[in-house]
Amino acid sequence: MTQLSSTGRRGGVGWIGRPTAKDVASLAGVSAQTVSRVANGADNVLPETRDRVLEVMARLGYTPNAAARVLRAGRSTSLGLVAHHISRTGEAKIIEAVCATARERSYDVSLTVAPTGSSDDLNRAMLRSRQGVAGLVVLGLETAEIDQLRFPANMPVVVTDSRTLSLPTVGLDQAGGAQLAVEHLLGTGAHTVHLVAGPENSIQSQQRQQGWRRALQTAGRPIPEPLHGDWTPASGYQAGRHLAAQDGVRAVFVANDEMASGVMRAMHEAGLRIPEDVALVGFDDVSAECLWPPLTSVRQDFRAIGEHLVTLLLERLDTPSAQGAIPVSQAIVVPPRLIVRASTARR
Amino acid sequence: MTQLSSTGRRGGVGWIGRPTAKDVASLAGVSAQTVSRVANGADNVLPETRDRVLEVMARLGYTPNAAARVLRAGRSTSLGLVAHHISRTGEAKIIEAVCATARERSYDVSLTVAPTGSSDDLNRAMLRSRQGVAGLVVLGLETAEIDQLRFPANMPVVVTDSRTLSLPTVGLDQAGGAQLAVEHLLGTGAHTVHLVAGPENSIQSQQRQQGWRRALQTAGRPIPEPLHGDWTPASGYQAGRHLAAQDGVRAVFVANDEMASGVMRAMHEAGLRIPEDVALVGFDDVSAECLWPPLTSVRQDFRAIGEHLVTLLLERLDTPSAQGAIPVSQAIVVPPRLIVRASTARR
DNA sequence: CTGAAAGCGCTTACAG
DNA sequence: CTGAAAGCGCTTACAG
Repeated sequence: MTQLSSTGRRGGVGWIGRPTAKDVASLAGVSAQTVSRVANGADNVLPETRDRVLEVMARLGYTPNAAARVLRAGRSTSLGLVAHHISRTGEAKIIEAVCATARERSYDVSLTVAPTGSSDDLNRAMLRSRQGVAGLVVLGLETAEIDQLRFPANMPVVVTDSRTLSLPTVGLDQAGGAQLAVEHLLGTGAHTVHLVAGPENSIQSQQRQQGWRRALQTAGRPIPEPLHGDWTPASGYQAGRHLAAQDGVRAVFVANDEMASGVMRAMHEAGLRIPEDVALVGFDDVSAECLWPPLTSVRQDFRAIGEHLVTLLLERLDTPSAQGAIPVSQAIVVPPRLIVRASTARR
Repeated sequence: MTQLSSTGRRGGVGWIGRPTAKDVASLAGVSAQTVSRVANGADNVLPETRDRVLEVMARLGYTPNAAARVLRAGRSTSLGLVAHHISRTGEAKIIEAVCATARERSYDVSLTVAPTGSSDDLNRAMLRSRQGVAGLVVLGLETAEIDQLRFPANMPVVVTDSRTLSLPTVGLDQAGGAQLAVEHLLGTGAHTVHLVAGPENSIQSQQRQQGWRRALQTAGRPIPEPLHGDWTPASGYQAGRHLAAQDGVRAVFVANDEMASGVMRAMHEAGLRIPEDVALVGFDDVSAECLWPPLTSVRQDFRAIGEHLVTLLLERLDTPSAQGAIPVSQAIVVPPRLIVRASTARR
């Protein structure tokens, strides 16, 4: 085996067992310099030199030390991603798209979870995630109090929250999606549309509720008192039992698919037929196809949201003038799309 | 404002705009040394010195440069996480648990996605993820050809695949879970149990199929020809139409909940009642509660799997003798649990 | 096309 | 309790 670089006296415990550029250099009979050139695919290296270096690299299993590279280059090739509730499928899909897009652009993704979604939690997550990354993608601001949030300075940040006016934003037109849902339900012949909303402190829920209200107002229809769940199937079930016990409920817009599944269960148990007795529309279109009957739902293009987030962030990174603490207002709105299924057949 | 450290002539573009320990030091009238001590919570600093340094840190918004820290310390505080298909809820839940546990142990998580799950793709992902991390958690080996995989040397790796005998492993007892499901279905009075399995090349599906077969053999029942889907609701729907058209299908074990939702839809459309005509059990217990009727399913404790993965990895990291290329066989098996719901009422 | 020098920001011994 | 020196592994000018 080979003699690797000796460990210095003072600094440096050394990355025990990992070969360095120096090791490769001495074995290939070149300078560390040239090793660096080969590792980075520079074109000013003689082909035979390159081959010799590559051969030694392969033999030693050399990969450049990322920390040293980042330190020297003065900029990171990692993006920080702060998320709240990954296993909610929508967020998982955004994360997938963020990772895929980052990868295409040669960036890594460092994921930090803010379990509760509170402002404190998010601030902590941003502080951690901030370490060693070039910029930050922040999901999961849904229920955070926006004026309590401390976004890191000297670092580009993009978010999925349209309230954060001083930061670049990517998000679905929530209100527009809700309007599509309500108009479609009115089109099936219902006189009005009941609402099962999300938590009162959720900005997404508020925006969907706004869209619902506006659509009913525009059509001149009565506006029922909305019910509130917490996004879970169980809370949808509660709301559904409530609605099933009322007279004259012919159409319900449920603010996400998971609650809609609970509403459907309550309707089934009450012996109400979907869509003959009650028509239903959900939101997100993540599990709507799996339900019985298949649920009409407002589709979010999570992939597009994830792609736009990374694109927007890298744009800011590549524009030195746009860096620093200068607030930039930039918003990309992704259009919603109604996917019609059996839960809303025309009567 | 403050004069920050000047940019050197040769090396060093500098982390423009970011204050360094030196900046803090000169403003607080101490050495960079002492700043480092305060940043790391060392106890050999005079309280008043500490306070002065902390005050300047806060004023400047100082955070230590992670790359420099990692380079100097000779070890990383990041864990690499390689995943395949995040938005499948089970994997998302493991990722959440991995992040939470890593965080408790003061590690970051660097996430790399291998979109197709092929060996090539996973090898690429591991090579990328390997950069700058202390160890690797690899999910998503489900369909990879195990002998094509090139695990990084000189770095601890843990996986969720029981075939990889030379690496520490955490996983559910898949076959045991399937046996629970089959025994329960036979207990409802069915003479045999049909199977809707996953893809033929999926190791998880193979193990669940083994458990199903073994349980039927043990009970001395006939073993029907299994059907194969691709884990999606649509493929479950196809299989379900097939089964609905057959005579004598009284009980079906479906290898995941998503396919089970498709099977249920096919049964509903064929006018078959669940559980009166056909009893159903799914696997994973991720969306089973949302279905109609609520689906009996084999629950995986994803949280425990994620926790064990990180614990096992950090154990290896903290045991110098266990590092390096020495193969260690270590396996943690998480027990399955059957969650009984309305889709399998006793007849 | 190739190399010697300098330095990114931090922390580890060592000295006081 | 505090500081000056050294060096982690790499890459950026510069010189040849």
